[in-house]
Amino acid sequence: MRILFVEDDRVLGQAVRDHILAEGHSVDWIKRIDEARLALDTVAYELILLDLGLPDGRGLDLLSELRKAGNSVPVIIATAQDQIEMRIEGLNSGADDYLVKPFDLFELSARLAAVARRSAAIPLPSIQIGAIAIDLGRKTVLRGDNSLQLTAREWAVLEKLVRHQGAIVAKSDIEDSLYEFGAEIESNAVEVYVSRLRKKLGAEFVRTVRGIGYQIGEPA
Amino acid sequence: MRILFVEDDRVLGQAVRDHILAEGHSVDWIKRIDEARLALDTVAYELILLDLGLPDGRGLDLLSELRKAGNSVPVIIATAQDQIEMRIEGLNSGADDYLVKPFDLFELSARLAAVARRSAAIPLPSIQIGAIAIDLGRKTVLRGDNSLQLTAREWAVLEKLVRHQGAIVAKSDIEDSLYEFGAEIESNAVEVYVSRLRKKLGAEFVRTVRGIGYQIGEPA
DNA sequence: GTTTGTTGTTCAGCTTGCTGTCAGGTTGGT
DNA sequence: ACCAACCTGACAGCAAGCTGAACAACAAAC
Repeated sequence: MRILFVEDDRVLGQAVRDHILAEGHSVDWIKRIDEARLALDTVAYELILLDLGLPDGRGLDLLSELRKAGNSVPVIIATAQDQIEMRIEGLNSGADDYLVKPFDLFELSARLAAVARRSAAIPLPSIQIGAIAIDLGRKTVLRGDNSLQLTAREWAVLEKLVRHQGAIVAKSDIEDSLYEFGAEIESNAVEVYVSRLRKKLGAEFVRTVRGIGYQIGEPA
Repeated sequence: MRILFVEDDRVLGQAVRDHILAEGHSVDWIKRIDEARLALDTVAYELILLDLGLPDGRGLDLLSELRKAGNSVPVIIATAQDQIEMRIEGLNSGADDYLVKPFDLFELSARLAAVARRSAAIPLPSIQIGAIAIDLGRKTVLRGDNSLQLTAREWAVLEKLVRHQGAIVAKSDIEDSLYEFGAEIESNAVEVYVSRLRKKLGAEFVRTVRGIGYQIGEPA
């Protein structure tokens, strides 16, 4: 698991970093909020461990920004014993979990494992189905070795399907992600985009489930 | 949210129950493990709040059983201040979260909200009956390892039965969920779909209750 | 302003396979 | 044994979905 660890205390930070490394995860230890922002723009982390008592800005702001931007990466926050309100505020801001300092390192391990277990069900940013490789983060699609050029709408449909990989997605759900709320549309637009996707990705890539919707990446 | 609350202390239990009720959730407050087991067999809870210091059996065993049975309902465990190992063991047994007693009621609220948010994003109404695994959210059915492909009507019938798992569902009720209100139908359509389901899921999957209706997932 | 190219939307005719119905057989209760 | 309830294979019809093509909307280049 690739983890972003934001903590200004050098002693505690060192200990936690070593422990997480020993667990077999990869850690980027960042000491300031603005650097964390930079790292988040660059790397797709699978988990963020965030100290709320940072010197150069409230860690909660970073969390809020993330969530507002639609980033759903799991976040565990760390607070001091007496900062109950901050903890509650953190959970309300979209944190997945918290630790009370000083915390036991094995408790940290258990928490990491719990989050990992939870997010194992969440689709990865990069997915391979047959000869097609899709990178949700970079918005690229490869068919074998050559990259495919998708239009905005085609990508929107594909992304919706990939995000629910294996599930049968109702046509109306796809429609909702194409058009902003309320923009009812009376046409077979979804069918047309599916048709175009099939032309580019291969006919067998998308399966039609009559009367319900579409499905991709199901185990044969 | 429908919550199962397992706690033997009457004073604490009363306070927590009232608080959760005030938040607009529905609570079943159970004081013993075996009663909790019974409740879990009967009702599909959306969250379980589990005290680990119960008199008649270790709460952790109940949690382990649940997870072993493939039940992924979110579980929050409550432990006393000094029971760190139990907390860790709980998380490793599949708990989603924990509270340290004595806990702030508003912290509990925040936790409930966090779990609700999480499970809203990842709807996992998945049910296992014999060799058949049904995922209501994804509209997929597995028989052992291979996925089954159901048609829209077949799925509608199955979903109706699963939603009332264990109960006997009247034929007319199934008919109602197949056809929009008023669309009177003069045929044995439901029987036909049950027959088709049995062919795909296995004959013993749906039990006929003569003169009344159908039933699935009943104890052998 | 015009041209050129790209993307989004609608439509119509075609294809596909689900659906409802029926008939004849089977089962279970009394 | 009787009757009603239920099961299931077969099949025609039709609604759902597919796709080529035309057109509209928009942007970029000249």
